[in-house]
Amino acid sequence: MGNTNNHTTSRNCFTCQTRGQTEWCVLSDDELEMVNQGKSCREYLPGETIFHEGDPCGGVHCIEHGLVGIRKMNAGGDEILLRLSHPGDTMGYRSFLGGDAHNNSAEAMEPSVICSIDEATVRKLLSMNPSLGLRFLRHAAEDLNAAEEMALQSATLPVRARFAHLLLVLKDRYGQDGKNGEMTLELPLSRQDMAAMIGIRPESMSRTIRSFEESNVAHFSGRRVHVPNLSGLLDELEIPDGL
Amino acid sequence: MGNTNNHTTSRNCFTCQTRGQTEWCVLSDDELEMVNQGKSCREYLPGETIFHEGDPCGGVHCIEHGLVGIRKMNAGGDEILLRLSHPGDTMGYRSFLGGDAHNNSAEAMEPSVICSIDEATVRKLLSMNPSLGLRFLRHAAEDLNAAEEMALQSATLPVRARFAHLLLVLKDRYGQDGKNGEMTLELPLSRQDMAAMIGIRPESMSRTIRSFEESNVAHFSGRRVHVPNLSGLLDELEIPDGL
DNA sequence: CGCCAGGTTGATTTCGCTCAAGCAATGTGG
DNA sequence: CCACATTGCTTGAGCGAAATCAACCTGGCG
Repeated sequence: MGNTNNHTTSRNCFTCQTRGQTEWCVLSDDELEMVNQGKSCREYLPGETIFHEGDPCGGVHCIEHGLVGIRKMNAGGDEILLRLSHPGDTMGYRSFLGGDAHNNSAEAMEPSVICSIDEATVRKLLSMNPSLGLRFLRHAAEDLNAAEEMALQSATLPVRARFAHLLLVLKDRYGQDGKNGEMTLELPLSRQDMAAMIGIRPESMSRTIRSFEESNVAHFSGRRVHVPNLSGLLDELEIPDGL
Repeated sequence: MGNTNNHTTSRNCFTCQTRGQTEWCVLSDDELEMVNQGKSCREYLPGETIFHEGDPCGGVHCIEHGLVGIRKMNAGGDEILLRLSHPGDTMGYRSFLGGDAHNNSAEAMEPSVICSIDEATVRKLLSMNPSLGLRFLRHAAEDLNAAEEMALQSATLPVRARFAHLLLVLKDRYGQDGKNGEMTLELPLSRQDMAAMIGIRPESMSRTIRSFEESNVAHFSGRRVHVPNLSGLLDELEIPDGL
């Protein structure tokens, strides 16, 4: 693989698997070549940090392969997992554009390859091709929607419902539908990370899982989840007061 | 004032008080004239709705004067107040860009004047002047920061701390500093709306206020708040476990 | 082998919600 | 001008969901 000590690796934007799905797909070949030249790529092992909250932000990071968790912690050391980022996603564009330090941190959840594009290159591209900015804008808008939806949920829904919702979101990417509303899911996350995603403690996660088992909503074995009937999971979303 | 039945009013972008602070300040005079022609303005009384969650989004709305609350509710009818929007702020640009229906609703909290700019005009301006898109992008980035900060807080901080934080945020715009760390604040919000901002019930808001009174952190009389010593309020932010 | 992180479980506490009542200010109709 | 509703806010009593504290179990790994 030709890795050096710090796991540097070389990649080609033109043959990148994610090429069609990223913000960068609005670039011309010439422009993409600038990215290709200006970037540097690295492999990360699970648990390795790509950037930390508070780090100066010297460019943006694009996921070529793997899975990344975006975390944020408060003064007391409590941490939540804001979202997952997948291949093709660009990270850090927000602090980059505002000229701020990173306001959250990114950690590899699986072995990942991340390409970093330096500040000068991105600035040049943004001014050359206005569509790029609009793509970032759309991305920000989607994240904002998700964040606001999340705020609403954690303020109004009980833990069971929030967890059911999380499973349904993970289903879209990691689930396998079966017959008669059955569904199987291979979780990309540890239980503590799932807890951090819905803002609860690991102990509460355990208890919620057990409670799902007992009411036959879902069955857990390691990171494998089996849902006997999707409608059972959907019912969990709408508990609050029968009205 | 020449109002018609539906409170239509006329305004001039060139003499608008907020001209220097809005996203639109990157426009040339010619471009601003397009906004000026394409907009329509209306007065709203407190409690009136500017747009509803789910409404089709036919353009963007700019606040000329007043105060607007951005609300979002879930299926169960529970509502939170996501943020306040002030003169110069543009609302609805997000759903507009995504081509979606509005994903939250906007309600006047004070008598307000709102100018609406139609879809065609905004699209034309965006393609004419790429800086406009970047301004919106920055705006979205700020909102996203705030939303993520909020998510972290409501997951990790107790109600007292969240309320203290809210008061400190409101202080920036509505507060008057006094001697020796004293501070006076004229709240722009009812108690139920403050409750909705930090995701709690009105009863809990009442109790939290009383608890602040009892521990001499702040004194409330109607919408007037007196904080004898700012450091007391700041201490509230860092409660969770003495470590 | 011992260590350790991740996970589970139990006992207990606590914070905020629910339900219910009461109060003050404001408005409305006879 | 008074009787009555309405709305925003406060207060109390009781409950319940999730946090905390603590123990223990498991599998992986040096």
